[in-house]
Amino acid sequence: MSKPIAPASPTESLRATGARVTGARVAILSLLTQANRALSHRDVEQALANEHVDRVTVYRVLDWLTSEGLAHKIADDERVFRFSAVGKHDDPHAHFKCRTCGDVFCVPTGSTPKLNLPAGFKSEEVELNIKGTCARCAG
Amino acid sequence: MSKPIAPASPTESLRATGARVTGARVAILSLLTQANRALSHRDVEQALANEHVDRVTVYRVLDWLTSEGLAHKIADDERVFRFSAVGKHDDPHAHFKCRTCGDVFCVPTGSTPKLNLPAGFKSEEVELNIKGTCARCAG
DNA sequence: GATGTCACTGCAACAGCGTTGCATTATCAT
DNA sequence: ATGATAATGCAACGCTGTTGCAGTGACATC
Repeated sequence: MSKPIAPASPTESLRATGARVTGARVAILSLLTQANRALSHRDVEQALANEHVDRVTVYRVLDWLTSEGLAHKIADDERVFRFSAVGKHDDPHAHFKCRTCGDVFCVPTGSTPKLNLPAGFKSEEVELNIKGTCARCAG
Repeated sequence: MSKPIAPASPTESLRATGARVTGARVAILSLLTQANRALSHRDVEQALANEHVDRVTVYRVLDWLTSEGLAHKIADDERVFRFSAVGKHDDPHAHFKCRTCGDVFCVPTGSTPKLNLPAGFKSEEVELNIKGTCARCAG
């Protein structure tokens, strides 16, 4: 009964990296997977307040998840990094930042725009950031 | 001999705001206008090292220029803000960040991409960030 | 050109996010 | 069960950006 289509659970994803599966890593990756928005370090720290996870460990796990390709690290315009689990966001997507509540959501994008870069410039990654008002704050 | 087509000089632009035209403001706006890339606070501070301009003044002038519409403030993924003079960049443009040297350039974009936002989300501004290698670092 | 007002500057101290070093702990292979 | 070592916790630090307040300099007025 293999499940090739089902998304990997956090623990399975961690196991697949070959590194150690620790409580902090499971907790943080689970959190990112369940969240419907990109979480800041502070968000994660508060959510894990009951689990005695050190600030520094949160930073290290988030960066490690990013380096393993299990999370995306995006820069906010509040000088904060935000993280979202990958997997459900494999498709090209943009980041929507609500100017009222500050939350960042991932939204799918149809196509990436054409670019006319100056000679010699090589594009490796294109990031689309939208700013506006989210449904909750608008409604 | 009016010059309606010529771009306003930094001093003229400052004068037009109605606020005081100070040495720091002229120096910083001139710097931004001449630069071919977006400058960080540190860039500005170093360039003005001989002029005895305080760190805090640089921050305040940069933010003030932004609020007056004379400069754009963009968030970098190094937890730094970068500023570029507006005027030559009135057209819609994207920001190209070189992963090697870290410099940020403004590049023109043909059209903004179509977006299918979730219900209730209102877009107010779209920002396009490209990451890659700049001409100097590639060559 | 002199004078007064208040916007702007400089200085100092602070705040927040993220990083580094090192001793300790806990995961996993054996 | 045991040992190697990856990962954690703790403490101290660094950097970007902010705030409060006293002093100065730009500009309007005379």
